[in-house]
Amino acid sequence: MNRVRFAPSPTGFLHIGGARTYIFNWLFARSTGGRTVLRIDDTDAERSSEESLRSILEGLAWLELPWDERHYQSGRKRMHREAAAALLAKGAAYRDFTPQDAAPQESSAGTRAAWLCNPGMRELSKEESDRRAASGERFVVRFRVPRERGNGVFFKDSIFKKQFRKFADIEDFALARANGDPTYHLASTVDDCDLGITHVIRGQDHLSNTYKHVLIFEALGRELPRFGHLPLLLGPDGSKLSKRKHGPIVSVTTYRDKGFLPSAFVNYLSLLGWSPKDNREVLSVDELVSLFKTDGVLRANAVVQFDESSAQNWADPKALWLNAQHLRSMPVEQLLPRVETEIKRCGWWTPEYEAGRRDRLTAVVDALRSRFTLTTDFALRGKAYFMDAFDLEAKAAANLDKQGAREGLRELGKRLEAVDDFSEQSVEAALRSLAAERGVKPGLLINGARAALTGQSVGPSAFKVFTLIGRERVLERLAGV
RNA sequence: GGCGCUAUCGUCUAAGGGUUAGGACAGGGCCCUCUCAAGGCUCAGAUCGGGGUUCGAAUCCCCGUAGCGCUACCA
Repeated sequence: MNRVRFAPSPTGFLHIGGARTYIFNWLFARSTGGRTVLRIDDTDAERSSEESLRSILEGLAWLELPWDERHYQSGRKRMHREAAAALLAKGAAYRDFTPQDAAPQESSAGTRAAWLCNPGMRELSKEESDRRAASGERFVVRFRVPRERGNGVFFKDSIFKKQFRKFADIEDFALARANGDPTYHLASTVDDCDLGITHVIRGQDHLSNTYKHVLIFEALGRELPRFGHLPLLLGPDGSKLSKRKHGPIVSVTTYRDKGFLPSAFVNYLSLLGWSPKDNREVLSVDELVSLFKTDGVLRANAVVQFDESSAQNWADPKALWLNAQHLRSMPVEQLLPRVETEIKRCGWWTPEYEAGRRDRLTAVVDALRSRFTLTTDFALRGKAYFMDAFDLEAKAAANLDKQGAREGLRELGKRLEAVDDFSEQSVEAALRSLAAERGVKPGLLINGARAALTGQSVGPSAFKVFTLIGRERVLERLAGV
């Protein structure tokens, strides 16, 4: 059975690039009947924080793509230390006693050659190395890249295909720090082995680290997982997406808080570097699972478009569009609880919604969603449908101020009091006949009614609005015009 | 500096030796219409540059250029 892992380090919030990596892993696992392992790579105690961890877990949970197992790397340190010791004993690694702040070797002719190792350390005899270690001298453990034999490292990447690197281009990287803690390279490979990871799917920034990992796997005598490296996400300026440079737009929780639907967000991210190749764009999670293939993943980086100075395009316009698509096409009963959360947050939730009025709420959501983009729009633009107090917009006020509008609406209210069935049809009939009697355009009353009923000049069909607001409130609002 | 990776409309992408280089978002226009959306139709918009190979190249090869990544006792 396939086992994939997503291994964030809790040194910042969940980044959308990280979310995409998680999504691709999850999609791959689901589509092949495999399992998803969440591994918190918290080996760097200094940079890890509780807050980051919470943000990552929250962001991941919001995606609604559940993981199957969770592990913390910090709890596995003993295993990492043992692996480092084993590699040392085998001679696959050596102690480097060079002080941490030692100046790097300078070039002679102004051209800096690639650093491979610190002078003298690789050649230290076992006896001397042991003696200096026993005497308490500090050291890091470095991998002894086998440059004297063979020519290099080879591996096959499921996305970037055949990869080869000469030993002469791989430096003796550290496996353990002076304090004994494992480095990322060691901890990651040891855990991938121990957790039985079959497929390592991660960002392309790890492509050149993979040679090192292959070396460790081999030195440990373990079988290699399959590797797949994803192209990176870039900001509109073409540089790698980062918190420092691009701000909160790279945080997953921003999208959650601004009213994105998880399914739409997943849909958007899955289309960055991958496509189903049949021109389909709006895809549910289930459809993504059945369509996803790693060998269809692109190798070129993708730009995430956004404009932080624009209220309209604060996120990628395509992401916004996808959200609107999901908003209108998802089953309304799945949308309801999300809207409920929004209006509760505004304090607009009243017991009448719990009691028999849920049908009206459903009707309201259904009528409004085709003109909304985000779930937060229900709170931002739907107040009159939920509350008796609401604002009158300038354009709506202008519609009411038109000659004959107010009197017409008051009269309409009186007539509606008398109709037997309060429906779109009966309201329309009453309004049109009144308009005809008075010799005014129906539009005067129609647009006036929308203004009186919702405070807005835009919205669903005015006749629909009457039934959405409900007879009782319609009569009040018309009378008070 | 060294070592890699990448390059199709503004953006996301399809075509992987033969297509008028397709679709989506964003933009323009039209239709629909009680408003706003939605929806339908439509216009504009791309193969980084230069050399090869080939009857034929966006596609294969080479050289440039640009971007990105790695080059830590970060991950």
